[in-house]
Amino acid sequence: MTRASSRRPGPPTRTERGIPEATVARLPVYLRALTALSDGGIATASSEDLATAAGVNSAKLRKDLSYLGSYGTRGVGYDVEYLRYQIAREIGVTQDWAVVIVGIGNLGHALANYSGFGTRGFRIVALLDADPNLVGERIGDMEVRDFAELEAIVEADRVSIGVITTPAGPAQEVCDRLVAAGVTSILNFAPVVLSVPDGVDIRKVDLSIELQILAYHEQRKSGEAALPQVPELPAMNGLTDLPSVGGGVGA
Amino acid sequence: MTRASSRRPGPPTRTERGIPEATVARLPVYLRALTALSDGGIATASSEDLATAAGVNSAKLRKDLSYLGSYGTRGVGYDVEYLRYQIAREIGVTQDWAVVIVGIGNLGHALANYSGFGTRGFRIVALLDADPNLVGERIGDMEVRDFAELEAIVEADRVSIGVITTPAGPAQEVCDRLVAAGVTSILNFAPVVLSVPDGVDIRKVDLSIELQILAYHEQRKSGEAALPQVPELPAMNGLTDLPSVGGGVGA
DNA sequence: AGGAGCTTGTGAACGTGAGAACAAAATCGG
DNA sequence: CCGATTTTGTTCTCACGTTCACAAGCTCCT
Repeated sequence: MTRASSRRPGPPTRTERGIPEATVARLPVYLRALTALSDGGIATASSEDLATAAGVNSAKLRKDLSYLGSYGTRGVGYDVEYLRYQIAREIGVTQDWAVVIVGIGNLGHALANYSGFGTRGFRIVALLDADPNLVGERIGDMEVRDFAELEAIVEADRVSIGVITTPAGPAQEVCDRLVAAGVTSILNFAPVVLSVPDGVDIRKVDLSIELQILAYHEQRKSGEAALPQVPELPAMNGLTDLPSVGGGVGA
Repeated sequence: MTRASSRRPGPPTRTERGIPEATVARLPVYLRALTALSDGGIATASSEDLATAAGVNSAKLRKDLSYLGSYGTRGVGYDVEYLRYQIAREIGVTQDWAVVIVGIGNLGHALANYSGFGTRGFRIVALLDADPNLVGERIGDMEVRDFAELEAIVEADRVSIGVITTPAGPAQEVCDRLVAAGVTSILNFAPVVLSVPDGVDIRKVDLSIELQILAYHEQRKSGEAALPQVPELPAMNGLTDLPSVGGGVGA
């Protein structure tokens, strides 16, 4: 992450185009809320209205928006269409991004069928799988193509975003191929930690991790003070007689 | 969020069972890394090894683990099986959690087929949908049941976790029904902000938001200094003649 | 038995994010 | 034209999260 080239200890130097990551993650939420308001025929909204629609605190919302510029009007609020366009432009969804999906199993299928692909701004240009039995299958108006065609497709369609929906096993190899082909942003649904070179962004969506986080809190609710205090395994103190493996993972 | 009842300004009072949220979110990752090491026949691993496998900094990993207790051995490392059990217990996946999935469209289908449901610890007890055409369909070894049966199922199977895979429209209503039926943790895949009463935990997984975050960074990479500086909409300064709608969203 | 060599657990420094509070700007009514 | 009212943009403070750096503790070798 090489951002903000020259940063002297002076003032934070706003407008250095340094939008905090936490804010970036919320902009899409605001965008969706604005779209909903717009569809509902609302032309103007206050930060309070927007915050409610987006499920956040209004002070936070105002601060987030202030990173983009001064797009509101004091005493009035924000023009919904105008703000929507500004956020869309800032995120980059005013242009179209070409996307490939690799791994057409259950989840890949589901994503391929995902009509509209959420908000506009993204265009699925290819569904890829290495399994010959799948290649050629039609899904919606697309056809599953051979993973071997990846490089040609990425180059031809200027693909910069790849979605990995393979099982854990082949995910890293698929990732490497995507990166080598020129993809610089990856959305990973496979339950593994992928390693990518600098300059490539990666985000992970993991169902079972989300469930486990819920389970943790759920356990707190039901048990609370009635937790079995440290029910350690029978006799694990005898760590003494371990072959000094010294780790077999990292180098 | 009523956690940590009495917190005086003294020392942080560790072992008050207050594990930071950021740490909780990483525990499942460590759990998976440990399982992988265990399957690979590794019996002991250092924080460095684990950190590499989990894709984090080793200092962070050690601090995270320290919230659970002192489960390592200085000069040696961590016993993989032992640590795995301790984390599993802390998260709560040593017991089984009953889960219902509501909305059996593309995504619901995919999740229903998701073999093993990631790590063990979760058991899908019902697939629900309100569409009569879907009710009765078999998916794997389960059958889609009518959403109307929700309350009976939740009570009979002690369901505490609900997964919403409906379209945006009905999601809030489904959510309300789940909560009313007694579900206290919800994983939401629908692209809306759900509101729930206190005491109910909710997590959101949103494909298009993830893509938009990637797009933002992608735009920075390609354009960098060559961004079209504020191409404002034609003439949006004329905000003056707006009907003072005053917001039509929150109350 | 004692010292050398590792690795954990944690205190402290630093950076980022959240929220309260308020000054600045814009509208509206008289 | 002026004051009251509304709502933004921003400043300040506090809490949270990350990283460094090192003492404490364990093992192994001589």
